[in-house]
Amino acid sequence: MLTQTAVAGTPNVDRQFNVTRKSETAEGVHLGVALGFERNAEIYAEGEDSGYVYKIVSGVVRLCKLLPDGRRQITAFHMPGEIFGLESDEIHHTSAEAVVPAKVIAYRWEGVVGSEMQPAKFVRELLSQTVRGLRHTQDHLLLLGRKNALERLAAFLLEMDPRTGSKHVLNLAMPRHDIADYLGLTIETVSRMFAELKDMGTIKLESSRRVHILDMAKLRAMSA
Amino acid sequence: MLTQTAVAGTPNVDRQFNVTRKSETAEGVHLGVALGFERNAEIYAEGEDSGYVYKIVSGVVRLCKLLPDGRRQITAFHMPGEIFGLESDEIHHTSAEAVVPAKVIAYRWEGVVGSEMQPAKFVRELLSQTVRGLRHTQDHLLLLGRKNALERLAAFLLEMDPRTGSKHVLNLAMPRHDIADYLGLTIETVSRMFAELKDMGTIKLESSRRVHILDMAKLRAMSA
DNA sequence: CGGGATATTGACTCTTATCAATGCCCGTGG
DNA sequence: CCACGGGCATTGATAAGAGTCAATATCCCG
Repeated sequence: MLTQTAVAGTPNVDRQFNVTRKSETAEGVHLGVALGFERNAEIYAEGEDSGYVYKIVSGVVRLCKLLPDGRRQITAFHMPGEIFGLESDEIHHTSAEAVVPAKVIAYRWEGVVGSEMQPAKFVRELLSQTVRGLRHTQDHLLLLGRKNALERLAAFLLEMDPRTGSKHVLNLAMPRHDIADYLGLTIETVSRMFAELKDMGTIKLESSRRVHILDMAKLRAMSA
Repeated sequence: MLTQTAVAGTPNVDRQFNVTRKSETAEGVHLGVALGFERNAEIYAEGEDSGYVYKIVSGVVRLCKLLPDGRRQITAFHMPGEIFGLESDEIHHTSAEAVVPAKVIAYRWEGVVGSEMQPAKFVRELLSQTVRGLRHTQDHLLLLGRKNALERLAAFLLEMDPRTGSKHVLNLAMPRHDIADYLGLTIETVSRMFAELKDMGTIKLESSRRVHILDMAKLRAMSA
């Protein structure tokens, strides 16, 4: 039985605003705990013991890596349906934070990798999502290693387009600072590139968070 | 029966110098084909149909992504024992090339992700290596997004140290051009950073491919 | 010994970072 | 309802780091 008062070992109970027991199975593997996190709340920290994988129900989550001097790289933004938090060892190598209020389900993991006791279906979903994540990260390596600032922002908007808002109207969940740390730029450069895309007639800025894509083809050509 | 003359569907037979049937099982899953590739030979191309995963027996393999104008990003160097080539769909999203003459075993894949018919052990090894690959790629994102040239080269040497040559004497398999495309720099900058590390007394260059690490602690501090 | 590929070094340019000032949006309280 | 304040975003001026172009230098292989 898992309750608010018996959550020893449950991830970050102190940081979340709501806990609800979700489901339990005999195997104890698909035991999922629904968790809610406020904007900017930490779901787990880099270096912390892992032990759960998380599936997003609603909201947006960012995965971050930090250098000792505070420089930050966001490795991914995750949206509803996506899984994050699986590690190759017992430690988280990124931190995870809610960009906007987020609901996630935490699944006890019990050494999926290496154990024979996992339901094949669960392992396959993990593999599928991990391979997808690897592909995304490789694409992002190309962006960070070889694209200029304008190409990076264009690519970012194209990536967000199908994932947010309605057709060609983006409702960005994250502030400029997060975009900058995702694209390996400064907020000033991100701002200037937004202005440049606007001047070229490629986008319209309804507000800093609401972006209309006016010329999809041009944006695509521009993303290199 | 799989032979030289009946290899339709076998990966890149034309590009390799040696094919040997390796093993066959009733399931047809662990049917591995040993392949050999010359230096710079392409194992598969970006956009090509996938269908095999590859395990390295000997040599070094690079995974590359290209932009239309030829800019290149190397996403990983793979060493013996490592698996590469698994994709989330039916298409390769990187190309794979031998950095030095390489022997690999190609395993028919038959939709590991999504199929119920895979041996659990094989799926778990794939998951394990994929999670490891994802972690490495995330670390590399931090390098490309937030580290300066000197930090990148220091980190590269530290990454290669345990994987090549004997204790603190690196035998780099790849030319400067590959290092540059891995670190998101130009060959000139890579060269200058080698010179800088040398001037600081952190390394000694026996030749451009043979690097002695003289001060491990300094190198670590420098990699940020 | 010669020659092509690879690597280094130098001079200069250009993109992006940095530093600083201003503007904007929104919530709060007078 | 409007003024104030704080966080976030934009814009400008300048600087720094890496890129580009070009000239050697070195290594490896025949």
